[in-house]
Amino acid sequence: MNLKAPRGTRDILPPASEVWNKVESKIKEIYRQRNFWEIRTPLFEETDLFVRGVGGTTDIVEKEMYTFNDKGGRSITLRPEGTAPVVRSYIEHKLHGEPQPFKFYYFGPMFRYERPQAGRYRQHYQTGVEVIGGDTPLIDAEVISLGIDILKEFSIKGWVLHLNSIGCRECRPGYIEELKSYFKKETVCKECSQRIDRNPLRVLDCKSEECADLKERSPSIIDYLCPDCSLHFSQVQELLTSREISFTIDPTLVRGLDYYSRTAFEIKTRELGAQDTIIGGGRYDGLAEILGGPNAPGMGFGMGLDRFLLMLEKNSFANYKNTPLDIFLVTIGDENVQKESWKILNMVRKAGFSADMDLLVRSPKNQMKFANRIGTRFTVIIGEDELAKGVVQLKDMEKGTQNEVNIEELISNIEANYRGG
RNA sequence: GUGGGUGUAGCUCAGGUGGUUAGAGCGCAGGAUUGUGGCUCCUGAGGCCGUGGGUUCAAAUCCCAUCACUCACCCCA
Repeated sequence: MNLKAPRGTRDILPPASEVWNKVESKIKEIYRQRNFWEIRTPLFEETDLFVRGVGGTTDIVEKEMYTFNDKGGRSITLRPEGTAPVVRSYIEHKLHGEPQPFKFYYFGPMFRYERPQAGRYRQHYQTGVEVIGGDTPLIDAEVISLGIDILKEFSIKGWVLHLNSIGCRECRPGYIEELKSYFKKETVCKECSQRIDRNPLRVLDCKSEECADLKERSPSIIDYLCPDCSLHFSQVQELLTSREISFTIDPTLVRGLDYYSRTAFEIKTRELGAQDTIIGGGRYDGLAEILGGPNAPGMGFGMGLDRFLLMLEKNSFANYKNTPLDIFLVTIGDENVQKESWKILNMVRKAGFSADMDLLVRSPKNQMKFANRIGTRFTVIIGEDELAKGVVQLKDMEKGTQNEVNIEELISNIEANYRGG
């Protein structure tokens, strides 16, 4: 076979897909309990949405987008992230006319053309939230604590919350000027020397040793925040502290997307190798206007489900076993037996049990073997002799015991067996 | 986009310095037990040895290229 899933994509097969389902529904419960509502946006958008919304000098836009022309000549891009589409939708449907703020959540795949590695895929799955239509510190704290609640809900340990404020339109330009002139006086690595003009905040993100020392002594954004941003930032911290959420202030945390303002945060873990950010997000007060909408400040996060699932494995939460089948019907006989068994199958399914029967007309021995292999609690053995008497054999696969029961009493017998343990 | 490691059966892996029909364990299918699972024994199916080219009388094995997987950088979820 030479057909394979494309590079950086993968299939999620049965026992694992069951874990995904459980994880997703548990997260949904947490969202709903906090009055967040689901939004589903298209998997692809007009390319311009991301160029304007995410920022033309970001890595995502410069080299990671799946962009193509459709048959009508439109430039289309598979969504690389979730925030810009949600804000686009908010503007398009004039949701600022609804009671504010609007609290969204979403689940779904994102697409980025990158070299795959541990915890990084070209199609990866994210869940996230966006609170649009408010800029209070309460909203920031609500969003950040929600992310932490999810980790706690799944008993995940070993994470650290990194927190920063990158200012606003008023105070950031001044800081960026300071930063530029500081770095221009020093020797930086060759990548950073290009970054200084194009996207100076990114120099703070540099991990090379040449720049490490410079970063230590570089001017900190926190010292340049305007009074409003400074107050906002300290209020967010107070709210988090009041919920006993610990964090580290990280002035080098700038995040890759242009639309962020004020609060930026990431939740990292030590257990995932190099790709250690499991939740990342922040505030984006100017984004709606950049996209041609009203002034609608927002705050949100994205969480990498692939990485989250990897963490669950490390924390041995994910139990990769198939849930056992309640009932498997073993048929012994001709078409008539199969037809009657088919009816009994429907009966036990309607009673609420998970049930299946032999579909290959195998020997009784091999049917039993199959039932045992897939994990079955009870088998119901149906042969011509039994049908003639209106009974079936009910076998408990754990205890190995077997009883003859009337077909009419089969359901109540199984129920009694479950109750009796 | 850059660098390292790895590609043999469904899975995990053997196959010294090239040498006939490429092996094992597990799994899968069937049987021993003509209507009963787990243990045991027997049998069977399943491989373009990632792909393409080269060296050679001869390549899973040596060389080159390419693709994929993997780890890391960049960056992010």
